[in-house]
Amino acid sequence: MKEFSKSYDPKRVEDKWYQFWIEKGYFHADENSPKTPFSIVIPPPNVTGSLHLGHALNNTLQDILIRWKRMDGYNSLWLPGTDHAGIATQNVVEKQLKAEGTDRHTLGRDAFVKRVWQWKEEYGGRIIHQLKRLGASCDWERERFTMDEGLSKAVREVFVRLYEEGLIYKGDYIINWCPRCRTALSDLEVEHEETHGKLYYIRYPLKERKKSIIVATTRPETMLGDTAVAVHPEDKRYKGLVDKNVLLPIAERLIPVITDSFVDQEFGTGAVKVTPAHDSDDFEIGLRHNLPALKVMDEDGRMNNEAGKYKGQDRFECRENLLRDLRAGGYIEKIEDYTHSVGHCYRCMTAVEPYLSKQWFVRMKDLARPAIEAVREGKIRLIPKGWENSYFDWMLKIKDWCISRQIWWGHRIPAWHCEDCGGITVDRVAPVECRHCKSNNIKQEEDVLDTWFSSSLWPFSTLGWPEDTKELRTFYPTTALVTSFDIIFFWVARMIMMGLKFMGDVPFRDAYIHALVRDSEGQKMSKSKENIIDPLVMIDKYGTDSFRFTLTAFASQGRDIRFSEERVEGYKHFCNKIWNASRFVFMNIPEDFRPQTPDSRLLTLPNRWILSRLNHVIREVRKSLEDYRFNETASSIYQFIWHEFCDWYLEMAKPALSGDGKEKEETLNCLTHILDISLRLLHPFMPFITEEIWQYLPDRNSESITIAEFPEEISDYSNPRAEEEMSVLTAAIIGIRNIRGEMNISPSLELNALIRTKEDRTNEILQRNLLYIEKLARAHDIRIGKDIQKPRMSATTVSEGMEIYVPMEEILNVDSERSRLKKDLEKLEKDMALLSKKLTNEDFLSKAPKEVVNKDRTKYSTLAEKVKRLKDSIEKLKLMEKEAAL
RNA sequence: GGGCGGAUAGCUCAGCCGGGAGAGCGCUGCCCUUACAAGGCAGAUGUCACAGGUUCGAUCCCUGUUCCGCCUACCA
Repeated sequence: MKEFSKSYDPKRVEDKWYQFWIEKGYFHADENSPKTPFSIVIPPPNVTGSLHLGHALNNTLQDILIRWKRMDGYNSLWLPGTDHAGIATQNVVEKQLKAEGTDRHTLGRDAFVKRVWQWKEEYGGRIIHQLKRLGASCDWERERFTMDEGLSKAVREVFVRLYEEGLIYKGDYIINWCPRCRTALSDLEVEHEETHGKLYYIRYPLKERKKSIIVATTRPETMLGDTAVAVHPEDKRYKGLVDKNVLLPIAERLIPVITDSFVDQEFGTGAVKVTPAHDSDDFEIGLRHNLPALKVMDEDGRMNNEAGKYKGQDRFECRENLLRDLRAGGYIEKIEDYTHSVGHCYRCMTAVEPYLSKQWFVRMKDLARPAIEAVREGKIRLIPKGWENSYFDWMLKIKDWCISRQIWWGHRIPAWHCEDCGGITVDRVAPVECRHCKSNNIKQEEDVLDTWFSSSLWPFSTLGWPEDTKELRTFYPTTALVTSFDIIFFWVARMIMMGLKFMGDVPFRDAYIHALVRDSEGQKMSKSKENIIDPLVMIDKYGTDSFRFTLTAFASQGRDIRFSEERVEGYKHFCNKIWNASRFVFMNIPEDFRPQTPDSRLLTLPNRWILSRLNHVIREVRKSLEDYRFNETASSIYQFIWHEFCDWYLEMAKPALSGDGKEKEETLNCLTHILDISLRLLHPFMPFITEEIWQYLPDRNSESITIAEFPEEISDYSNPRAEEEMSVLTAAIIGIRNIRGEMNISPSLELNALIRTKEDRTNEILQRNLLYIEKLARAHDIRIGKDIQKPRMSATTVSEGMEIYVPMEEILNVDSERSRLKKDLEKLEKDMALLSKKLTNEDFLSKAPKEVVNKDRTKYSTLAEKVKRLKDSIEKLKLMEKEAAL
């Protein structure tokens, strides 16, 4: 046997094998392969990002699928890459510049973009390295970046086509504006948060009379841009005021009172100030009534010229000053506490300002329709299915998508404005003249596209689109997408729309949506909360395999994950268990051993049993993987390896191994075979330890477990009879152990035991497997038979079909034996009472399915028999006590 | 405002089609039994949030309530 350390040390094996796999090119998918393709595109992490638990879960699950399918004979492609993450990346570099005492405007656009590229080359690959430590078997030769030339070409192509079809337009609308990032945001990029604010009631006096109208607002500073006050047309309170002018306080401007049925009479005073340039509802009202839109803020959230004396003040600073002035002028009617939700920029958490500006939009309705259909018709499955509802909800109410961003890092919009005629020319390559007036005086649009615009093309842009490539034809549509629910709308929905539009087919068949990883308190992890658990720390501490297995075991459908480090430690123990079980196997394999696949016929009971269980676990693993029930797979394998293979089988294999001849050879074959198959089953979950151990196996038929075959069921191995016999055998062993345990008898003390059987078959099974009982229960001189009599001074266990006596002579503590038996008896009698109630119920007997009734009847009679024998035992104890007293 | 999900052992969570309430960790007792003390064997622990309903039978299906979390919305 080769060197095999006493415990598993991940550090010594992980890098070595990852290196080996890369060198051998196992992760590379061949677009010309005749094998059935199985493809996944990675949700591209932000190039600024570093691996967090969410990534770790996401990529572990993808790796499981990919490794499984690769082993299962598919042409398995996992396409990796990163996302340029416009705002986030720009922010990072801007922060650097600030530290250097400069900014992007000083640098200029070209120099700035160059600088970001530099940053990307230097630091951008971090997360990729981290994915490798996770064991991710991505096809690194195909790594993509959303700003690659090829992907940029796809972006331009899509933009031009959508524009030409009228699905992209430019116009003045209210958008979400982040005054810190100084850019527009889409609706999705705004995070709403409940905020305790105030509702200010402000009096707007009428010009002519002494009356006034009171409006309520949460953002008083916007009143400087009011161009009307609106009331509901049927609101009797304001009948006389409609069409009159009111004097806007402070600004000293006259604005009209108008009617619009949008106004809710119940809210506030039923009168609304209308600020078309700073509120989306007001903007709509403004359009309906032809109101001017007056912007009172600049792009950085400071008040502009229109704000008069507040010019240059920050919007919140202005709010305070304005309120003071209003109060001084007697314009404040009242101020109420008010809780409402305020939008924040999802990148910098600054309060977003609804802001009128000229932006580019994608018309969504027509794109959404087929995307809804695709899911409805089952061309795409969202798993778990529950997500389909929110998908439909959002898609049915979809609004146009604001895609222009006022930043520099990103795909610059391929549109050129004519300085002469004002026309727009949109093209794939830079035009030399205006399409409308032929002027050469044209300038490219300054804005770049929303990062999610390029991400939405990811499943086909990464495969070479718009070229008609072999890769596209082979791997599109991709088979599965694995992602987290928080980007269903951002990304999943948009990929579906774009895929259908430009490829004429869905981008993926299955979208598996997994949960969010939280900390052990259920809090979302965030830097500010300082509750971040770093995956790399976990990996260093416990090894990649235990970490991956933990995530997998947690990945049940439908609930958020509360990560706990103790669990990782538990699975580290599991790794060690696997390691030592393997160590045991290798200790027993002779140097020149050539394993044979075990024959299902000639074997000992433990051998037949473990093969049957093996077959069972293979079935479970395959089934649960097909269904994306990763946690179930994890628990099946865990259960099999630890509790069936290690706890029972290895112990039972020991007698055969210490012997010689046929049984030993069979057992060696079984051991090797089970280990081999278990490792292969486990490999997608624990790639490193399985490879390390697998390489010790004699006679492997592949140079790496990565490309070994994934186990398939062997129905020959299924053996219900062996399983049943085994359950009789284990019942006897457990019975004896139970006495030992409950009577606190040291394991080093060998017991003597008698087993009284009820039936010949039980008798025969136990006789035939006597050796195992002796060995596993640490007992000797065991006598088995139908007419065994209970010895005096013995402890008893009653189990199904047998009674077990352990003679204890003077060491028997009668009191504790009696309380033991009584405790068992109580439990059984309770169960029996419940069953009896059921079985005397006419309705149950007539209406419940026959199988259920029969099952309960059998159960009842078994219980009744056990109860009877327990009572006998207790009687005998009493008798014994009496005798002793005499 | 609308919608979704959760509430099961001390902790973290499984429990797919209604018929035995489970795992891991922790806890208690006995043990270094020649693969593993990162281990073995044995053991204790539950009004399956609450109240109704459907059913022969409900942790599971229906209705309502409470608490927690999330998503979504034109709550001035």
